[in-house]
Amino acid sequence: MNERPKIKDIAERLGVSAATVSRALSDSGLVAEPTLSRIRDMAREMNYRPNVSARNLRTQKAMAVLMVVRDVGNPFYLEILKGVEATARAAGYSVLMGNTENDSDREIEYFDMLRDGHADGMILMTGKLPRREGFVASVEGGAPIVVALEEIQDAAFPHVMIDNAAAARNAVEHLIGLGHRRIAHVSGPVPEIMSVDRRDGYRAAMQAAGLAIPDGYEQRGDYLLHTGQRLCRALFELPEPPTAIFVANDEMAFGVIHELRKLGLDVPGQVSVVGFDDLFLSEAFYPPLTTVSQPRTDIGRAAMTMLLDLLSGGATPRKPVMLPTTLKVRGTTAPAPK
Amino acid sequence: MNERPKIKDIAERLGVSAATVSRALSDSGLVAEPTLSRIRDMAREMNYRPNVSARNLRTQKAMAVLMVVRDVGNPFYLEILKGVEATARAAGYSVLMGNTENDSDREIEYFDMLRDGHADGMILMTGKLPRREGFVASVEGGAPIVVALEEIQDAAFPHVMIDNAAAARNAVEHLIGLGHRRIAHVSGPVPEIMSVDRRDGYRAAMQAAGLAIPDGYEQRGDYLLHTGQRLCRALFELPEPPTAIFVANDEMAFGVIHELRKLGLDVPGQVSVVGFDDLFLSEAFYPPLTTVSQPRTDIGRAAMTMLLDLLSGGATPRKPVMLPTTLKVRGTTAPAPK
DNA sequence: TTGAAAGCGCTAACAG
DNA sequence: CTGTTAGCGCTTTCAA
Repeated sequence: MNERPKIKDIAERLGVSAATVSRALSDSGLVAEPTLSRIRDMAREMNYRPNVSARNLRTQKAMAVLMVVRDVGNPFYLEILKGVEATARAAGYSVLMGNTENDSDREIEYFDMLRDGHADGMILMTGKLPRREGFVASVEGGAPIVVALEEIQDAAFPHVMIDNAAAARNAVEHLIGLGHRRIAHVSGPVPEIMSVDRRDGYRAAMQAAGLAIPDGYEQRGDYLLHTGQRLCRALFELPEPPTAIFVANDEMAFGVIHELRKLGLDVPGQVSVVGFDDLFLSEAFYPPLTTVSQPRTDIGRAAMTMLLDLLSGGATPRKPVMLPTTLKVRGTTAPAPK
Repeated sequence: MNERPKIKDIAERLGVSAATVSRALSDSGLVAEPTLSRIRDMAREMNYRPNVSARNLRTQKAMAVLMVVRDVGNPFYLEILKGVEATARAAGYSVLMGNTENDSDREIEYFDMLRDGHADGMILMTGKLPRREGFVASVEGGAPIVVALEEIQDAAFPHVMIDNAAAARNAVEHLIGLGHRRIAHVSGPVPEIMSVDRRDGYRAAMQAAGLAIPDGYEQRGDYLLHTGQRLCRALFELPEPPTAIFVANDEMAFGVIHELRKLGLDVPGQVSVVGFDDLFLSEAFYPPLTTVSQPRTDIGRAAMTMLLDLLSGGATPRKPVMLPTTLKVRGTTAPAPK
């Protein structure tokens, strides 16, 4: 472990040149058979590992990509990571995880990692570019960046996402179909695009059904559990509380349901709830959560595939790639009470 | 973005040597004032970032550590990561995440990343060393590795962990204190040490209270949700089913409770359940889960602190560092039914 | 306090 | 097919 052998050590022991060893070890097909095997055997025997810094410096590549999210703590991203990772590994890339927590300094930091050679490309899932003068312009020229999940307006990056508005609308229509008329919405942090899209889907469904959205029926959240609790309370302090709530993500939906229970309201008997994300726990939750399911692994796979394309000089798709969602109808939605 | 300036570019523009620029940029205190500021300003203006490969090659360090876990998908690790990351960042290190999925090849792969210079040290949370001849021996000589959460026997690495046996025993004693006598256990993947420890805690509590453990009362699981469901069913096909279940982790406990509900059994009216981990959802779960809470962030912080110690040539603590746990009594435990 | 020069370990021309 | 040579961008002696 301590004596990391170098290419030169192998070369000397075998009486060949360092270049030959390098070639033998990289499957270049340029080394003849007696030597080839001897080198490989010796490398194995000496437990040789190429020094990545040296290699990266020489080749000007890191064979790594960066996946940047708002909050690693959100289990939602993990399935995406799996898709990204599987695809990356298959192409010889490793994946670094970046966590911004919405902190602008950290966002910049990860962009810097691209410039300093830590990674060759980036999958951005934060929904925004760091705020720094001339940043967008400086980056846009063709930096190997793919935006996933969220959308960055006015930026010419390839996007892979779902149709948030359509999925939200579909979820609300399900509620309407059950006879609900007083339907409230707990949103994400509007005006971020993803949150806006989901809210717009809610509005579109309501409007199409000729339903009014009373004051206070749209509560602005932040995707966190306890915020769901708080906003639920606010909703039930209204003069005319809703009989159904469309919540912008599952985590807040859990909070909403938790609070409903505290208020002595039965789900779905008195209040129906629909979430968004379909976390791995959503089905085991009680009652099992009705929610919008996203093809997470596919999103990861698609994003990484696009990034590999960019890295090998491929062209940028002009239009966002849209992946399909499914509404999983489970136990938190029921016909509206009379 | 495209023209990554190098130290030489700055040097030329300013008419100084590359060495001086390097020194100025590294706070070495070896550059005099007029030059110092000029260099720094110019670096900022040119948006300069040092190339990490070159620097790492030269300094023989990566300023990165590797945190290797069984399953990134488990939200449990994320809080630990936060502790690790905060401590690492403060010391100028970045954290890479490794995910083994119990795959021996991947385990080896991450050890290799240490040898090839990807990272300077490693926090291992997989509970085992890769199986390869002479591996333990080759690694032990003082590789900068800290083992957290789990324990690796016969390996002289620093350990930071909780007292699983004591925590488990405490949890079961809570059940016994509520009057339960027929207490079953859904374990982790015995014979892995952590699982064994928790099981032994269960056994110790039972024995100390003079309670028998009937055949079939110990079900071997794997920490996964659906396994909790399956094993719960098995438990209730026994001639004398339990009135309480101590489950080795929260995720399986969710599965157990989900299944109990399907079987028409009331929690905690007819059956009490205790979990282990205290996931962020455990409190919002219904009923709120009684469980053992681990100081996750502290574990991460402690592990990283130890690793930094090792990396700066510090000594290895001889004894495992044990962090305290708390039993959170919530809504899934109640007095035993008559 | 600054500059010149060497070299970290590797790969890629270019010759042979 | 193999060896020689140069150089990736940086830090660090050693001299001045």
